[in-house]
Amino acid sequence: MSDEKPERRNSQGAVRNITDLARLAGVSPGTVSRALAGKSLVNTKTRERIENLAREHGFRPNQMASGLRRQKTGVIGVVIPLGHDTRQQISDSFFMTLLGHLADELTREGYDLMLRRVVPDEDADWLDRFIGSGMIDGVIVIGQSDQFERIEDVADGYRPMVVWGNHQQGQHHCVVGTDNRLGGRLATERLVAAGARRIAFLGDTGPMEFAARFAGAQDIAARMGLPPILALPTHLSPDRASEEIAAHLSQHARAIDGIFAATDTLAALCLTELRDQGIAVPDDVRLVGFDDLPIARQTVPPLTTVRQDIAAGARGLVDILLRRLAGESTESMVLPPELVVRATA
Amino acid sequence: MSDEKPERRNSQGAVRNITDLARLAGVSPGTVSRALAGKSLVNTKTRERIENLAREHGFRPNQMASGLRRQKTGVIGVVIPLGHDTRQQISDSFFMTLLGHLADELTREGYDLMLRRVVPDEDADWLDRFIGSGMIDGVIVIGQSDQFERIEDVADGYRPMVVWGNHQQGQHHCVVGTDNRLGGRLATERLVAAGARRIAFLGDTGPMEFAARFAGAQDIAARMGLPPILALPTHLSPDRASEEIAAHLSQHARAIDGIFAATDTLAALCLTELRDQGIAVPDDVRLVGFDDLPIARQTVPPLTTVRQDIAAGARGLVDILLRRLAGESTESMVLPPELVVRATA
DNA sequence: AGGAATCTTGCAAACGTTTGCATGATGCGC
DNA sequence: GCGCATCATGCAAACGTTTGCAAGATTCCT
Repeated sequence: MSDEKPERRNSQGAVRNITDLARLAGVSPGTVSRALAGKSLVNTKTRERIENLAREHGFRPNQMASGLRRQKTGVIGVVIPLGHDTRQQISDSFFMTLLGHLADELTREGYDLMLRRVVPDEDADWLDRFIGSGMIDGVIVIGQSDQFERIEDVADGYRPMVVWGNHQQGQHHCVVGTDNRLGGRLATERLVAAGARRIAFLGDTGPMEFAARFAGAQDIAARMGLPPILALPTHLSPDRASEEIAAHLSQHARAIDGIFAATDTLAALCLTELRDQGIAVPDDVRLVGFDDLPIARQTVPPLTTVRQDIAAGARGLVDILLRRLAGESTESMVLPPELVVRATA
Repeated sequence: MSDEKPERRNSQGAVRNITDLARLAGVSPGTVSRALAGKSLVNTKTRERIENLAREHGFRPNQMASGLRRQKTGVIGVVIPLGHDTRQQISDSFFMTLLGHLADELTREGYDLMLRRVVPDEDADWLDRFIGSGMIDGVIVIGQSDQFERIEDVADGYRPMVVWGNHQQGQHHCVVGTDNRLGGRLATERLVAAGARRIAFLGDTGPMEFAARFAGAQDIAARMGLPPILALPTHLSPDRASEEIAAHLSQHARAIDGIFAATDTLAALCLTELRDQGIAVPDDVRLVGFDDLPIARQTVPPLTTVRQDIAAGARGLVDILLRRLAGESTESMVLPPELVVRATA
């Protein structure tokens, strides 16, 4: 009888709230609240009695009520706007890894993470709605997608927001992200150093991050007096991308000798297509990716790429968000990309 | 003046709650609540007036308060216990893809998703704590890890819980997952059909799912009268796994002619190591993976593997959870694995 | 026109915490 | 043993919604 599981014990005499517990302990609800919150103003013996009772009955204060009263929830919202490419973005390795690190960092700081995917085209109100829900103390937006304007609109009126993405001169919202343009330059310089002269950019140039990478490539082409970079747009979902890449290659393969892929994922797909079409890498065509995902190490030949420091990014996002939550004003943070030379260029 | 952004307008005369809005509309808070909730008992004109006012001031009812009063939050908790292998599991492609689909399904059903990673070794109380927080209406546990007992303990006292994992005869908690043992059999049968006789299992056999895959392999070995399956344990994090695989291979490579990897990720790493050590696949050694992640299509040669239907799994998890939330009692759901033959076996 | 049925709205009590203020109890110095 | 500081606790009012109940307003039927 006495060694029953605590959860079972209170099947009828359940202790549902702080008041029940207070009655059991013979004190007032206020005291229980203070005891459980670890406030110093409560007598040590009383505190212990209450704590034991709470443990014994498996009682935990209701976070909703607490949140309501204290006007803070202990939850940070993480939202992934799925812009152009409705589908699939979330399973993109890069975002997922970032999400994992965010979860770690937030947990470490004592926050919970509320995840929301939104399709802005179907729900123009996505950001306000999330913020206004009263469920979250702050929000991290993963990827500006094509929602730069909307985010910018909100930024002035709502401080605890940080965005992963590309930094642009004079923008109002606080952003953490890699210097994509510099990354694009590094990638392209490498292609050139490896002997490429007629270079293509593989990927959609719509999203800001990609646009910046593309611009970086153009910088180098211009500086070196090379022919202009050829843009080969693709979608991000693997199945469609594969076809599109195949089409691009059969049309342009003989006209180019270097490819800068917007993403390692695309680069890996491209590598497969190149092999299928009998094009030698890096001899016929040089290839550089972006992100340095785990897959970059495992392609054959291993992929030369531009590394983004995802862990540092996550740390930066959380760190800045907490500082803003504390009322500080903060600068955007741009992380340096790093060229990782392997075997494709 | 009149076309200012709604969010700006109320810098001083802000409407923070339903009562403010009620005052503006000249009605009682109750009516506003009903109007915004879309209840039928409010006059159409009044409702429109209130809705316009709300839109105009960018007002949204506080979800915390609503949740507190209605005793439901509209949030489903998703928890990933990091068992044996503290690190990295979350960036595992499989879990992440599952998470993405879960986010989709839950959104479609009008629920939000609260994500929590826990390390059970450091926090024995992880599940009760999440459930007792009062922040979530139900919980989905992704992966039993080594926490089978703890989950089982909770299952009887807390109905709205569904677990992704392996089904075991007579267990109390409701689970959705692939028939791992059958999957193991399919994989091993294929290895045998491709000419393997001395087969190894690559991966930790601790976690239940993996143990079941291993058991499936043993089933076939026994049935066919082959030598017993050799277990080659590894960790899951790519860096450590690589070393361990290399070590295993240099020790055992000549004694085996078939490898069943617990995961495509491991299989891909293994493929790289095999190549490095000059072992031909599938001629010297046949290899089969598990999951059918995108990477399986991109290895060289493409990976033969056992497919898990992740989307169906996510749908099943959410569907069952909602049914339990509605008070139905539900059966576990085991999904059939499917052998996908490519080029490594 | 009178009465019943139907709509619409307001009132006020919850939901479970937290916390400023006040009060009672205890200990201290003299 | 008295006054004063310190400590520990209780009281009750918030936080912002929802909702059963009741009452007022309108419509409809005969």
